[in-house]
Amino acid sequence: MPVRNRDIANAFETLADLLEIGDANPFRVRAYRNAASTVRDQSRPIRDMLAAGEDLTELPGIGDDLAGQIARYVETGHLARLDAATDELPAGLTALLDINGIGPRRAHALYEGLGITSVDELADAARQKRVRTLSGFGEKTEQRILHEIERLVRHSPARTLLADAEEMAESLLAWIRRRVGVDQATIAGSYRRRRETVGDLDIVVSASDPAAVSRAVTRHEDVAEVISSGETRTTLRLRGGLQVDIRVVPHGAYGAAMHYFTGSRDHNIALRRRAQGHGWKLNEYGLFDDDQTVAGDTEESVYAALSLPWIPPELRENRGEIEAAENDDLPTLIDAQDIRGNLHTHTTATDGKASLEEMAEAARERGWEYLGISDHSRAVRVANGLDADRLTRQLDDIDVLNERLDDLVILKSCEVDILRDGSLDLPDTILERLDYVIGAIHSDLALARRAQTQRLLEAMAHPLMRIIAHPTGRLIGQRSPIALDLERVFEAAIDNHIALEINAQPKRLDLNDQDARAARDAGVMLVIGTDAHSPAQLDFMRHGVDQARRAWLSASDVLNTRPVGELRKLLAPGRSAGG
DNA sequence: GCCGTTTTCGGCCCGACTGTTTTCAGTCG
Ligand SMILES: Nc1nc2c(ncn2[C@H]2C[C@H](O)[C@@H](COP(=O)(O)OP(=O)(O)OP(=O)(O)O)O2)c(=O)[nH]1
Ligand SMILES: [Mg+2]
Ligand SMILES: [Mg+2]
Ligand SMILES: [Zn+2]
Repeated sequence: MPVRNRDIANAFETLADLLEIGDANPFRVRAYRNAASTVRDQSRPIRDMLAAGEDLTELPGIGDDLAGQIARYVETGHLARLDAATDELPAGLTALLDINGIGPRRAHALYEGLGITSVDELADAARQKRVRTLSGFGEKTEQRILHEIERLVRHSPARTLLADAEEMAESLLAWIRRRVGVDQATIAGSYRRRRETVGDLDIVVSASDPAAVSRAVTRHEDVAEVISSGETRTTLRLRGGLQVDIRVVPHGAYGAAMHYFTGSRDHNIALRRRAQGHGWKLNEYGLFDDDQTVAGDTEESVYAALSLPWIPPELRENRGEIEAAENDDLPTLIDAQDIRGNLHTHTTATDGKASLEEMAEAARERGWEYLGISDHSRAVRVANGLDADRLTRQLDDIDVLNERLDDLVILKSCEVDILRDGSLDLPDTILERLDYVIGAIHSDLALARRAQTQRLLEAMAHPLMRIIAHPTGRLIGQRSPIALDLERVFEAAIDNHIALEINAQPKRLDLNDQDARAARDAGVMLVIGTDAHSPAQLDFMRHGVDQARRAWLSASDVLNTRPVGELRKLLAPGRSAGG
């Protein structure tokens, strides 16, 4: 099995956990975690970089030692340091860290004192009241451990899709804003950064009496459990399991608190180090020169004092945004207002829930200039995919509809299946009648990388191909991406004038943020497609825009920001290099 | 283990909440 980036990252994470349980130097532990994060953030496979003879020490947080460890891991399939660590400590110990309230020191104590190496053994020991015999552990801690283990086995620590968290988040925010004494309130954390999933909700609040508000928020009707509640922070668990952190600060600290609570953690650390460089200190209360406040009422003030422009939350992942800001090199990010239409739409002709006319009306309501209709092709039988005859009839329907419409153009397309051999599911005679062809892979998802890449490249060589929908096929939390050599896919996209989709379905978001960023950097045109199966799903567009922003994209990087005339030119046949 | 317009050695972000503690360690954000 070839070593993937996520294998390397996971191995470093596990190693860091074991080292920490073994009481290693915390900064060394941190170094392994930083390296894991760097590797995970790469769109390109590390093994491709090594094969190309590239120097891994160019990557942040990777020095000579770790570069060597990675190279040997990729070569042998074993991370020697991890093997050594599991000789010292049972690997199962790291599972204890999933229990809220158990960190490396307690895991170590449980192992040394009671020989515990698994969650089950810990539950037994707690039920037998043996945990409280250890120094540092009392009755309450023992009870909490049992409670948290129960919770852990009930719902494993899965993350929530951003779109699924929105309703709860916004209603909770509105409720908090109505509390007496609340001045401002915002949802911060990964939610504000628009990550595709959120681990919890983080809400920052300003108030003249923070302690009173911190207590008051525990009285929301959906609170299942108050995990902790102090003078300035309260942590809740809602019915349904979602956790909420609420941080309340005085007015003057709102900007600094919002910055802190928006994160990411690594962005915070990077900015705090920058503050140190000025001889200052940055925390959630402000930016300080000894006891003098330098900034803090707004985020802008904090960045400005550090000689930086305000950085959009979507970029705050410590992926080069501070350096870009410093060089005045931040992109002007695409905005929902930039979108002029949707090019990936389904109707009742296949598995959509609304007719062609209804989808067109919904597009008009959204103020769009164009709507591209792209039902499935015949190979997708469960979706009642179109054959040439049925597609022909749909094209006639579109002609009739276009006659009637004066403020919206319906474009003719089809989401044509890319078959196992890379050929297309419908004959050229019908594809030639479309404004553009979308290609998508829906079957044989398990092909090996070489074959899968070859298949996609073959389809991309078709002169009519213009968009590849959901290129990796991943479903968040459910299905891994197909194995692809994205670098070659990007090259083919450029050579053949093909746009790669950021599919805006909340569980797809495919390409993801980092791959879309790499595509753009390579010179590829992106397109944000809702893949709407109903009028309401046209509003998924904003989820696609969120990820486009996380990918550092500007409007000019995205096909469906173009006016219809320009769009038609870009989609015109004969633009393929070969044809 | 990494890294350098303060450093190639000596730093590495900074603070809240809880429980067990008799002055603070551990965990988490
Ligand atoms: N300075 C600093 N800030 C932190 C640290 N941990 C968390 N934060 C800040 C930045 C985070 O975005 C914010 C909320 O913490 P969370 O644990 O909820 O993380 P976040 O929301 O980013 O991701 P999530 O989706 O919840 O896993 O608190 C830390 O160790 N240091
Ligand atoms: Mg969070
Ligand atoms: Mg949180
Ligand atoms: Zn589709």
